[in-house]
Amino acid sequence: MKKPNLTSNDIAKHLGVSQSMVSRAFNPKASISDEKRTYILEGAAKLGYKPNALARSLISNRSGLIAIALDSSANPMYDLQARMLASEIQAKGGHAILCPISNGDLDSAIQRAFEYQVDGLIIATSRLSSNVIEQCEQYGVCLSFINRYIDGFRANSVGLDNDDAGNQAADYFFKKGCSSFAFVGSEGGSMTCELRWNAFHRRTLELGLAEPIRISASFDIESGMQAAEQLINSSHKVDAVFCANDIIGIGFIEGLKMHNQGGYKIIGVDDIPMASWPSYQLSTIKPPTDIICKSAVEDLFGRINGNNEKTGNYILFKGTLVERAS
Amino acid sequence: MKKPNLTSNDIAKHLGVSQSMVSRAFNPKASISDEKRTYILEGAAKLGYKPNALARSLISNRSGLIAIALDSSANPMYDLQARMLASEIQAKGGHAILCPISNGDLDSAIQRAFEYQVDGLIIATSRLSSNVIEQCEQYGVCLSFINRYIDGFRANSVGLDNDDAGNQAADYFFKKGCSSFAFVGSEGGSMTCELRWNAFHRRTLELGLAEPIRISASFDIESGMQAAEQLINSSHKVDAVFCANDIIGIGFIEGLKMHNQGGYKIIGVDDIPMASWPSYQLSTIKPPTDIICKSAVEDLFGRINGNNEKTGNYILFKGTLVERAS
DNA sequence: ATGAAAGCGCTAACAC
DNA sequence: GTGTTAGCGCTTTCAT
Repeated sequence: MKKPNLTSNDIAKHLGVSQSMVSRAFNPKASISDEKRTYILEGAAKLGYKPNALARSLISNRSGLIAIALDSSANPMYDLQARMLASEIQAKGGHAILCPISNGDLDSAIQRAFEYQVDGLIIATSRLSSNVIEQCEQYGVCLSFINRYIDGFRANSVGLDNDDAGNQAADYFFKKGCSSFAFVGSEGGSMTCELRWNAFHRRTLELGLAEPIRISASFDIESGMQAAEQLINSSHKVDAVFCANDIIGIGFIEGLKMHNQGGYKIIGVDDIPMASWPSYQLSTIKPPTDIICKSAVEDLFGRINGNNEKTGNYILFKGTLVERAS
Repeated sequence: MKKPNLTSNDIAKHLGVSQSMVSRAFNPKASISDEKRTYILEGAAKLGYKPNALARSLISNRSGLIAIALDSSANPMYDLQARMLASEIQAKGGHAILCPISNGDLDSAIQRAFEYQVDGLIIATSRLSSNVIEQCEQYGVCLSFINRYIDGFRANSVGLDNDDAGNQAADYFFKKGCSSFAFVGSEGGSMTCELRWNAFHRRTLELGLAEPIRISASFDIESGMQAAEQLINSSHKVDAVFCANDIIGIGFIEGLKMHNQGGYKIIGVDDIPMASWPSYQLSTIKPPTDIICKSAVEDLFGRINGNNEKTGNYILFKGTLVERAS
């Protein structure tokens, strides 16, 4: 069971200093002589002392805890993001509390995270009631969105520049000599998807090409396959397909294979590991996920520490087109 | 910035009761009249009060925080596990702290998690220094392994029954009329892999078949592909291949495709979503991940709450063979 | 069943 | 630079 913790008081007694000195030794910006600091730090290490972050948080009103709300989706992209966010949070001296949104109680987990005095909440899911978001305001919990966009809240949004992604896709197809474009993605619902479509659509027209067609698909393999089937069976003579993400793109390729079709230029978004697998060789727009996560955490901690107060920002990063066989 | 928190004291004053009564109202097994409890609970909710879990943890010496150490591997299996573990922990009233093991400082993140008084640590990676594990003993942090096996520590290990998996693979191949088996997996290092090989090997001999050959491969697509190439170029007339996991299995299939080869029965382990993708149709041994995670968390909380003290156990669950085209 | 009081381990404001 | 003191918000005796 739980062993009795060694406290700063114990250390102080053992080393013949006051308890505050022990506290100061562990606080880099406290005024204490170097001599004493090393003496205490070494002594504490020898005795196996570790400061109690809970007690520190209680008094300092800063827990260093950040909750990450994420979908239980099968898209590896989200997990990668969550892991990267957690790493960045740790690098900043905090810790990430993982809040997967399970079907049942949508946000009770996050409600309880608030009881742990989380300093911030990063939302990487769309399935979150605005109730939670309102509580962020109420409790003063800083809020960030990753690749999500919800207006009207004191939050910033960090993610891929979807506008640019749509443009890049159209430009790439055009450069490759394609002239009849299609877009596959969810209809309504996803703001991300809508932005990609809008830019892709606009740029296609700017290039003097015909109106691109839009095929509806949710974010899974099967939907991508169905989209391919649908396109094959239609009368459209499309030669380039922009898929809202790699999962759909891979599904689309699977659909083509199944019907022994080909001849389309295909681009996805995300550059999940599977996109590079030999069977797919899916060209894709790769978001700078490391930069996005780092930037999101930086922004969040900036607000937590009161360095920047600004909210309502979209901090966007351009993706890079990874050209593969598709 | 951080708003001043509403405390139980504030609530007490507002409602004209003592602070202890507010505390009791929130503690299901405290002695308080139903009348008062509902009165306080409703009043608190109206005022927007939430108890401070940090303060509770400080006094009760139980944080409800569980750290999950996981690799930053590209295997979707690990992320799924992490998410499921987090959900189970939440279901038990706790919270999961995500500790991805980044390349640099192997366990400094976990060291710091100890400062947050985590009640337990679930290890889902092999890249963890035993230093951390020793600290678990020292600090009285309960320890669990998921699909990992390290002896000599006060910990339990929950996961797939690798023995049974090896047997199932050999039996399945035999049933399908195959007679010359190969195994692809990492050499040394992974205990998991070793157990699967051992059982597969033993059962193959028990079936009266020839010694299975063993091809070395690390846990990534490329290694799987190389293994296929190696087998193709060798003189072995293998007709069935047991891959240590799905990633290797998919790589193996990719390798075969690349050389226009076929005719092997192939089985993987994990049943990651990609195994069912049309291009692979990889038969696989599917671990009951939900049960494994639930059981791991249950066992861990059992020890944390002092209900069961037993350690050194292997809690194993049999996988089910998912038969696909491969 | 209820209230008063002690104290969990720490930080920070205050003296010196 | 260092020691003393007062809490952070809660749970838990201990009275009543």
